[in-house]
Order: sequence, then structure tokens, then C-alpha cells
Amino acid sequence: MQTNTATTGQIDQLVRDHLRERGVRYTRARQAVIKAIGMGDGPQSAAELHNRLKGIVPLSSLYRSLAVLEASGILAPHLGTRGVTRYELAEWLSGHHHHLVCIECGKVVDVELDPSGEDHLEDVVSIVSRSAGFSLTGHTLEIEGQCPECAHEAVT
Amino acid sequence: MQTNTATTGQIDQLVRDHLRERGVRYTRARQAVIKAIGMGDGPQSAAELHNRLKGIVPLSSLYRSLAVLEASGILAPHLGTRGVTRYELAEWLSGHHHHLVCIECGKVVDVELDPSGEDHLEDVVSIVSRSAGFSLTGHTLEIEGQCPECAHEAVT
DNA sequence: TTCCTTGCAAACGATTTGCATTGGA
DNA sequence: TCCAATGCAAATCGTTTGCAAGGAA
Repeated sequence: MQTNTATTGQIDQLVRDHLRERGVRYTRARQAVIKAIGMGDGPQSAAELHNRLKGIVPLSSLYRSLAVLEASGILAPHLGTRGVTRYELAEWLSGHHHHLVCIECGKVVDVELDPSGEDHLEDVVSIVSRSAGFSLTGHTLEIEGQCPECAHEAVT
Repeated sequence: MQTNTATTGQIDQLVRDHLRERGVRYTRARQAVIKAIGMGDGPQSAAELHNRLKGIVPLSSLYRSLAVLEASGILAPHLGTRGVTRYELAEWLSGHHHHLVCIECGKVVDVELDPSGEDHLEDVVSIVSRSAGFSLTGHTLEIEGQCPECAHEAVT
């Protein structure tokens, strides 16, 4: 994915080290999940990953792997579609980014803002959260629209 | 809610007119839902609304009311919590705003940006969506943090 | 009458969990 | 060895739907 600053191999190593430090095993199933996650250009659901892993990892194990990797800070959940949780690499692995969500098909694409836009955004976020008494942990800009494919279908 | 520019009564009238124009009935159940929605300071789930309406509207009817009101453009869904859809008034009724989401308890609070912050944001959003070929329909800034209550509990 | 809405119960889809088995440090 | 991870099936949870009864136009 374009927002990724590291290669698949580097990610794999970073994940391996991170998990080892925490005493969490990097099993075959978990490795497969990380690899599959790296193949998309945005967050992916358990069903999508399961499909991508063509029956290698059963759904229940896949869910357990996702839970462990999320709890370990490797994966981050995205809730853009009704009833479905999609996962992507945590920002320390993929870089800070935002989301373009297609209101038709639910597809999610990662995007980065240019530095000045991001700076502005962070200022705003910091001010707003402080005034509401929230201790800030993160932010995402969710941009909704129609993806090129869905816009084209609408014409057809 | 603080971002609301109209009173409950005015909202009710706007909703009534809007639905009538579209030939959709404003039934007792739907009125109850609108009133309940107006009682929170952020999006609310079917379960929360059902609880607020203490057994007046059965869950299945509540879900149907929510679906009709969403399809009619009165309510907008928010997907900030895993597996749960929360509803709030559409922005033409509540005013454009963003969300502060508590990562502990899932509570969602509406916030408005100051005009210059919002202007900046809209510029950024427009540029980004255009460059990805998306036709823009909306945006929300989701700010994640710990709400004052949860932060306090953590100390206790 | 005629169509829309309601209420209850059954059905669904995504996700989770119990339990016996397998695998890795 | 021994606890963690796996795989299957059954269970959960939020949400949706079929169908018969009630209500408004």
C-alpha cells in the first residue's frame, strides 16, 4: 500500500520482534494473517482475509489471531461498514493515515494528508479534545464518497 | 445537544414536514424515536433508545423505525463501536459536526469545529477525494480518546 | 377497502466460546 | 513437560424478516 513505509519483509520482522518482546508467539496462522493484511490497500474484514487465505486458516482461528494481534498493538480495527470490523496494520507499522470510504460498496482506501494539512488537523484535534475533557489518543478523518468503480456502475 | 441549532419542537416539525413531502407517515413509534434521539448528546444505539423508551416500542419496530428514518434522510448512522450502529439526526437537522469517541466505554460526543478549522478541513478533504477519484459526499473527523469518566475510573 | 405499520417469533450473519486435540518453547 | 494455539461445533449478539393482526387514508 502506498502509505506503507516498510516492505512486507520488514513488517514481518518488526512484528516478530514486537511479539517476542511481549512473549506472544508468532505462529503460522498469525504470520499468514499479517501477510494477507499486507496484500490489501486498506482495512480488510475477517471474511475477506479468510477468502484470501483460501481455507488455510479456519474462521474461528482467524478471529482469534486478529484478536491477539490487535491486543498486542500490531493491528488496528476499522469500523466503517455496518456490522463488520476490518483490520489494518497499526499506525506505527503503516504510518499515520486517513480513510476514504465508499458509501456504495464499503471499500476503504488509505490516504495520507500533506504535512501542512496534517499539522492543521492535529492542532484542531488537540484543542477540541482538551475542551471536552478527553485525553487524546488518536484521530482519523473519514471521507465518504463514491469510489470510481461505483460511480461508473451508476452510469452504466 | 450543543450542536443543535433547533429546539426539539422545531425538529419535530421539520421532520413532520419532511416526511409528509415524501409521503412517509410520522407514526407514534417514529415520533418516539425522534424524541429519544433528541435526548442524548451524541449518537445512540437501538438498545440505548429501546431502554430510553422503556418498553413503549418493541425492538423490532424500533429497528424498522430507524431504517425508515434513515432512508428518509432524517437520521444518520454512526459506526464507531464494534458491531453496533448508533443513530443521530442528519446534519441538515443537527448541524455539521464531528465526533469524540471514548475508546473505553464507546460513548460518542458531538463537537463542532471553529469556522476556520472547518474550512481548512473541507479544503483538505476535497483535494484528497478528488485525487483518489472519489466523488465526495461527506466527511467526519473521529477523535479517539478517554472520556473524563473513564479517565477517572482508571485512577480510582 | 387497500396499503402501511406493528408485534411476536423465527431467521440471519458476524463474531465468540467450550472443549478436546495439537504444537511449540 | 506444559501451557498456549488450533479446529470444530455450538452458542451469542445485534439486527432483519415472515406473517398475521391492527390502523390510517
